[in-house]
Amino acid sequence: MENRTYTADAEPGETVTVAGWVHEVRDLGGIAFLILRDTTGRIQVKFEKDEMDDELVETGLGVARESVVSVTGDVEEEPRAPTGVEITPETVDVIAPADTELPLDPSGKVDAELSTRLDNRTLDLRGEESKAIFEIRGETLRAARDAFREADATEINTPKIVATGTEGGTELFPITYFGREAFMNQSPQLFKQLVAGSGLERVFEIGPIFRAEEHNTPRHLNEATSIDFEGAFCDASEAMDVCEQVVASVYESVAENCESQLEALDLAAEFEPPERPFPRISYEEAIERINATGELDEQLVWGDDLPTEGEKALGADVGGHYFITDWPSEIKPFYIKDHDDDPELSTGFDLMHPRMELVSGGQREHRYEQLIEGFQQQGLDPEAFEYYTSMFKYGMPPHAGWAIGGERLVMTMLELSNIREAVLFPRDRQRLSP
RNA sequence: GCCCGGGUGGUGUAGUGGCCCAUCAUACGACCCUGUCACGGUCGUGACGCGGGUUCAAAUCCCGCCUCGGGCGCCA
Repeated sequence: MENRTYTADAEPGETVTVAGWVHEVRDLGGIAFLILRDTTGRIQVKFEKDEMDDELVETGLGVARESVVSVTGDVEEEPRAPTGVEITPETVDVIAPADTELPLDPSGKVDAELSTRLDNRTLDLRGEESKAIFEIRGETLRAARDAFREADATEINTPKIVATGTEGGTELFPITYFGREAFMNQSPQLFKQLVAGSGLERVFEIGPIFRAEEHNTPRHLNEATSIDFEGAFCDASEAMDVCEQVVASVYESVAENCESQLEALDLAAEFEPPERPFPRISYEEAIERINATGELDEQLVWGDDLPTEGEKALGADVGGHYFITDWPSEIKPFYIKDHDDDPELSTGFDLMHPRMELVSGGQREHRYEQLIEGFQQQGLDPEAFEYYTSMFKYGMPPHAGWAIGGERLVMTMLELSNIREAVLFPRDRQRLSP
């Protein structure tokens, strides 16, 4: 739109055209105000009924909330206006009228349930808080990309339509690919390994993953955004270094560049980047500390996976981000390498936020024979993964990597109660549209 | 996948067998109001998810269905 001025840029003394949504009309009798909102903020448009053209007043005050209008007029300094300036209109054009009964209230005076908000996401995103979440999400991805670049990693894109899954076919969405069975990829895991073993060495990918698990919780999605890293000649410890750096710089960038958004979410006062270095707690120490909290009815023994309740107890005990390292080999996937001096212990690690798991990673099994053995032990046919395993015959360096759940990162950072808040159009057990 | 809890005007809610031709807020409509900033005031419109059952009487109890949310498992 030509000659449009953002409301935030309207300076006293200028004649401007602003365009946006009607946030509210306040009619006080002889004087009335229309609050116009655009992506930069709001500005007040003043109507003095005795002194202005009747038709102009009628148009300006007759327009329904959330209609799109453009207003041309003089910007004046006015201490009584909310932003210190207001516009005296010469013309008001209704560009797109809105129905009077809205399915939710973007001004936030009346709450709406998440389900109602998601059904009407466009309107929902006109609200300050929802908008702020996605601006911060955007900053999160930007900051992560910068951090990866600092770590010498190249951004890659791998296929989302695949012939086989990462660990078998049970939790994959099946699709038909020109008459052949195919699946939506649950993880870029195998592909990024193949690329790490190429001349690119260090790679990252930010993209969708698809999981057909029928869970129904505030922290699971069936389509999520995975932030993946894989580095050749990296061990688990070096991979954790990169992970910590990425997570920390996301927080730092958000703190630095998203002040107003944090304000909108009422987080500005307490928001701070996590304490570093992130403690690295061995699995063995983790179960001991969980048992010591006394939160669990039954004591954990070596080899148990950590139940949700245990993760929370440990999270409360640690009080910040932390890694859990050196998991028992048997509860980590076969492609995670075991310690050379102890086959019972894997190099797998998780990065935990006090509320939930954020990352899982580890050093990979890069030795061909051991990899094939791993497939067989897992009950998988190595033949089906030949495209993957064969590359391990041609000089596959040791390598390690990890994946962050992008939505979980945003969710925990912003203290969102439901992961769906962090996705524009979430896909969950029941939601397929919008 | 197993388990639990909800569905009341456009939106968010109150309501545990008769006090409910259903509460409150907001939105919407009409009128009043010249500095609001969640503007205020008066009046008004508008709802018990669907189907069946129990009962003299059902928003309320029972059954089925639909739908939403949560816990666990599993995961990111």
